[in-house]
Amino acid sequence: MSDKARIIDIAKALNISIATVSRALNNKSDVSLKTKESVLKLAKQLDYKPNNLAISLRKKKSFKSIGVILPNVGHYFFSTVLKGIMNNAHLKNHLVIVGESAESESEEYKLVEEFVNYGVNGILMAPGRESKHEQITELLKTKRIPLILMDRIFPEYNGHYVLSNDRQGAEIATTHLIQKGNKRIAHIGTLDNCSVGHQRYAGYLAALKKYDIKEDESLVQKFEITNVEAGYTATKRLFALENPPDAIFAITDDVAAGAIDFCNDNNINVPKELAIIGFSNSELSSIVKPKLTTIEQNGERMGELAFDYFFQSYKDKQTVRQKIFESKLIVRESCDKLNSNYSMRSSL
Amino acid sequence: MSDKARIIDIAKALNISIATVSRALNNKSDVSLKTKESVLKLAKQLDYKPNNLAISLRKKKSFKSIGVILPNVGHYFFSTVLKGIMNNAHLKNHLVIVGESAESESEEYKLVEEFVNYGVNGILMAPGRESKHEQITELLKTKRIPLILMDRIFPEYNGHYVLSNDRQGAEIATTHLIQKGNKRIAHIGTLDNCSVGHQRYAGYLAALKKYDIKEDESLVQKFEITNVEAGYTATKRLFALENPPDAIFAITDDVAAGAIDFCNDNNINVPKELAIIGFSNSELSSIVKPKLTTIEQNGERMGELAFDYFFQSYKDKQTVRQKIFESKLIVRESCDKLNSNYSMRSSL
DNA sequence: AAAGATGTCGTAAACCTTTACGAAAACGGA
DNA sequence: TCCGTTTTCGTAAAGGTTTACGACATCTTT
Repeated sequence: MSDKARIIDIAKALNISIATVSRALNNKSDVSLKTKESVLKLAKQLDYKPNNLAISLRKKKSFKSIGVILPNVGHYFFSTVLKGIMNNAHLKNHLVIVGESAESESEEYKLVEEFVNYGVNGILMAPGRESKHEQITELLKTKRIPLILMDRIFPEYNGHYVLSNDRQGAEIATTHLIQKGNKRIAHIGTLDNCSVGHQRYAGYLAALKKYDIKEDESLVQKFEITNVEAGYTATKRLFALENPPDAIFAITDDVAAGAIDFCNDNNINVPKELAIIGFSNSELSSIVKPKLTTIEQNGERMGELAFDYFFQSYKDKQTVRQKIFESKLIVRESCDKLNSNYSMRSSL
Repeated sequence: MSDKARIIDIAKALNISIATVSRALNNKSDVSLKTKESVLKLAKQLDYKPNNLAISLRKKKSFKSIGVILPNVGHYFFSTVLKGIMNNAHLKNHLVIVGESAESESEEYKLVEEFVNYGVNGILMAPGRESKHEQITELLKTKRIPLILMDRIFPEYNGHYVLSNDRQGAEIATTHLIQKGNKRIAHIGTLDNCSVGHQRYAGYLAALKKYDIKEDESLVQKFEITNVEAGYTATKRLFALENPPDAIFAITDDVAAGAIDFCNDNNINVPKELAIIGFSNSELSSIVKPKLTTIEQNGERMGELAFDYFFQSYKDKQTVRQKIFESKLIVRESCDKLNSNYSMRSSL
C-alpha cells in the first residue's frame, strides 16, 4: 500500500512473467484476453502507475512530455499561449516543461539542447527575435523530435507552425483607419528582424497602397522593444513633426496604450484629433480610456492548436501542419471620429 | 560524435571501470586525483552529458526538476511569479514543469500526484481557493519532497512559504484613503475562503478600527471571482446606495480598473468624487486613467525566493524557511482629492 | 497424422547510471 | 619485515520497464 506497485508485483501475484504483464498493460497483441483482463483488474486494484522514468530510459525518450520555449513568460500574449498549451497537454497527460529564452539566441539554443537531452517528445516554441534556426532545426531533425513554431517563424521554414496573420491584421487595421476618414496614418513598429514586425509593417504599407496613399517615412517610428514607453515617446516624436498624423496604427496594444497616455497628458483628443488602433486584443485594450480598437490575437487558441499539432505528429509524422489564424477587427472606441462621446469629458 | 557519449565509452577509452568514471565525474572521494583529471578531460573532449533519465531512475528521483502549480498561468501576477521561478531555476540547471490547477482542488491534487510520480525534487505551489491540503502535505511528507507555498497559504500550515503581507498591505491602503480625508470607504473583495481575501479584508477592518470608523456593511461588496467586471458591478451597486462611498479599496488592480471604468461611464470623477486604490501594482495600474495608486506585490521576486528556498532545502532539510514580503504603497493619481488635475479633462 | 500456421508466454538483454561491497595496492609505523 | 590503515579501484546488483527471440501449445489444413 505504502510503496508503489510495480509490474513485477503484478507478475508475481498472478504467477506470470513480467513480459506478459507489460504486454497486457500496453495492449499488445500477443497476450490472451483472459490474462489481459486479470492483469488489468489487479493493476487497478493495486493502483498501479507506470514508472515514467523507467519507461523513458528504456525508450530513450521521455515518456509524455513537451518542452515549451517562450521569449517572455510574463508577457500577456505568451502567457495565454502557455495556458492554451497546458489546457490540451493535461488532457493528454503530458508534462509541460517550460523555459524562457528572454529573446537571447544562445539561451534559446541552450534550452533546446537541454530539452533534447532530456528526451522531450516535442518542442513548442515561439522563437526570439534572433534564433540559431539552422542549428535548431538540424538538431531536432536528427533526433526526430517534432518542432512546432508559434507566433513567429524562421526564415524559409517549412515545418509545423501556428501563426496569426499579422500581415492581414495590419492591413485590416490600417484600412479601418483609412475608412474612418484618416489621411495621415502613422505606424509605430519594431526595428528587429523578426517576422511579426515585418509582416505588420508590410500590411500597413499594403493598405496605404490600396488606397493610393503615399508612404510618408516621417510617420513611421520603429523601436527596439515595443512597450508602453515606446508608444509614448513615439507619439511625442510624431507630434513634434510640423505635419503630425491624424491616426496611428500601433504594432501592439502596449504601444497603443503608451500613445493614448501621451495624448491624455497633452490634451490631444482620442479619437477626435488622433485615432489609434492597436494589435492583440489584450486585457488592457478594454481598460484604457478610450477603449482600444484592436486586432484580435487569440493566444490561448494558438497554444491549444500548437499542442494538437504536436500530438497528431505521434501518429502521422509525415504531413506538415500549418495554420494561420485569420485576424479579426475588434471595434471599440479609439478610432471613431464621428461619435467622439467616448473620449475625455470635463472634470467638473 | 553523432551519438551521445556514455560513461562506458569513457571507461573503455581509459581502460578503467565505469564505477571509477562515475565516481570521478561525481567528485566522490575514493578516486585518485590523476584518474579523476583524465576522466574529466576526456569527458569534456567527448562532450559527455549525463543521461538524466538514467540518473533519475537509479536515484528514484527526477534528476533536477521542480513542479510548479499555479491557479492561472494567464493571470498577470502568477505569470510573473513563474518568471521569477524560472530565472533562478535555470541558473541552477533545473527543469521547470508547470501545471495549472484552474482553482480546482481535484485538478490540483492530481497535479501533485503526477509530479510526485514523476519524481520532481520539489513542488512550488500557489494553492487554489480550495485545497486538499492535508492530503497534499501528507503525501509530500512521506515522499520527502519539499513543498514551498507561494502567495496563498494553507490553514495551520507551518512549512516553507513565501507570501506578501496582504493584511498589512490592505491596512496601508485603507489608511492611505483615510489620511486623504475619505470618510466612507468601501471594500470590494472576495467571497471565497482563501487566505488572501481574508487577510486583505482584515487589514481593511483594522485600518478602519484604528481611526475609529465604524464598519458599514453596505459598503462591503464580495464577489466570487475578482476581475474587471466584478469591479464594475460592485461600484454600480455601491452608487445605488442612498449613501454612496467616497473611496474604494479594491482587492485587486483589475477590480479597481472596473471601478474606474464605471466611474468614467457615469461621470463620476476619480479621485475627486471617488478615490480608488488597488492591489498588486500590475501593468494596468499605470495604464488606466487616472493612474492607479496601489500596493506593490512583486511576483518575480516572490518566485525567485521560492526557488531559492527549495534549493536551500537540498543541503539543509531541517530549517523551515518563511518570508513575508512587506507591502509597499505606490502612489499615483487615483486617490489624491486635492490635486485633481490628473483626472478627466474637457474633450474640446 | 504430419506439417504448418497461429496464439500465448517466458527468458534475458537492454536503456545508463549509482553504489554497496570487497579486493588489491600503497603506505605508515613499530 | 610484518601488520594495520588508507587509498584506489573493480564487480555486480539495482532501479522499472520494453522487446527481440525462441519455446511451447493449440489449431488448421491436407
